Amino acid sequence: MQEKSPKKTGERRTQAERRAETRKALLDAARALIIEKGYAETGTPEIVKAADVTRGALYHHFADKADLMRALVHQESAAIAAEINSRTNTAQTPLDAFMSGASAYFSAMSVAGRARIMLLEGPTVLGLAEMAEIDRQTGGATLLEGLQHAASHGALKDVPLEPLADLLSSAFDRAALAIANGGDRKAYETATCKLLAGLLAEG
Amino acid sequence: MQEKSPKKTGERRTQAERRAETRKALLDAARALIIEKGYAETGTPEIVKAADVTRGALYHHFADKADLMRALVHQESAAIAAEINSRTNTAQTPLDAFMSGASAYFSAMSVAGRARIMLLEGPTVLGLAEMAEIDRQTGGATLLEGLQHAASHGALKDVPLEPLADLLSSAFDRAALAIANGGDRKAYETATCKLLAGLLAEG
DNA sequence: AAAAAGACATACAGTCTGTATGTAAGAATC
DNA sequence: GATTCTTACATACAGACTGTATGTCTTTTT
Repeated sequence: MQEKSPKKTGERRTQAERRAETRKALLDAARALIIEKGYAETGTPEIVKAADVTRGALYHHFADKADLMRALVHQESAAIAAEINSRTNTAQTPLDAFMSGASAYFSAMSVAGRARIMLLEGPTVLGLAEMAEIDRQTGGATLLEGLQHAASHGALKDVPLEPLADLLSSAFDRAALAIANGGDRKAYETATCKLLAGLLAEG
Repeated sequence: MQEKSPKKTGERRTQAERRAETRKALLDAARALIIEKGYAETGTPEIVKAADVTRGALYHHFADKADLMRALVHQESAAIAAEINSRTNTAQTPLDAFMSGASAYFSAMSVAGRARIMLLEGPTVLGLAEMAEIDRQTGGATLLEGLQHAASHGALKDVPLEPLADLLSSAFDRAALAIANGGDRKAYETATCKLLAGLLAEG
């Protein structure tokens, strides 16, 4: 009746299965712990213990601790994009289109510790540049496209769109973070709407 | 011809002097290193070596590494506030007032690695809540006051001002960070202006 | 069935943080 | 103006963590 601490579940698994399972276990454990205590305060010994594997497995699957975080951010970003895209956006006015997108974003960002991962820990560990790149790969520059579309219809004359998209993106992130942290969603949506309405109003 | 590594400068100093000097040496060294490599990548051994003191001194002056960062952020925040306040803001229209404030903020944030300290490393180490608190203590809620003033003159009906100020603050920070990182200042100022103009336009 | 490859587990070296303890230099007290 | 006290450090140490190197066992290939 001896026991080996790590894994003894269903024998006879294919390599792909083993791989996928431990990878998922690591990502799940890391996600929960990082959401709870933050990246820096979560050690790899703690992660592998929660995942019921050893640090060897972790360093077999990921180059280092930051690389695990990278995988986590990718996973989360994809989930967010999927969630937003699933919402059929029957766009009416440009403002409505923006607001429906913003609302979807706020909803997606309200999941568990998603805001912490994507808006706090992620940028810290990976840097703003890489986060932006991941965003570009996964979700896309929907916001910028929206602005370009609006601009092509006359509005936003002589306003540099990339910087504007940057500012709006930051504002959305802030709102999402506030809402996820218990802020008044209605109030932040109203403020967001006001911000956008002002932009899209006159020529 | 023997030498003692740490300090052998001007003997006969008062305690207050010693204290102030080592404190400043530590803050200066930490500032330079954190700006260059980031908080997490800068170890206390490296900091004290650059400051030409020992780790004992560091832990005598600061509770821990984060507390050193806290002091650094306080110092930087005060410097920023001083710089902004020194600019006599002869406010004309509300929009002009906001824009002159924004411009002053962008300028202040363009100093050396200030943006990194205040907008990236600071929030990471101390958290958004404490950063906001420090901001409140040092600079103040100028933005919110501006909005309240504008609201009292008719504009911004039925818009929750705290959330709006939050969003704008985030956008300003993003702009400041972009500018500090070599972004096109004119473009970001134009975008900022457009954002504000839309808000303050109609009732 | 044997060999190769993949997926881990174990052991180790280096570094860092925070604390505990020791010492020397101003400041206070008499 | 000598002693006592306090401040400002320096040194030594314990615990923890990261990344790597090496060993082992299970699939997969041949």
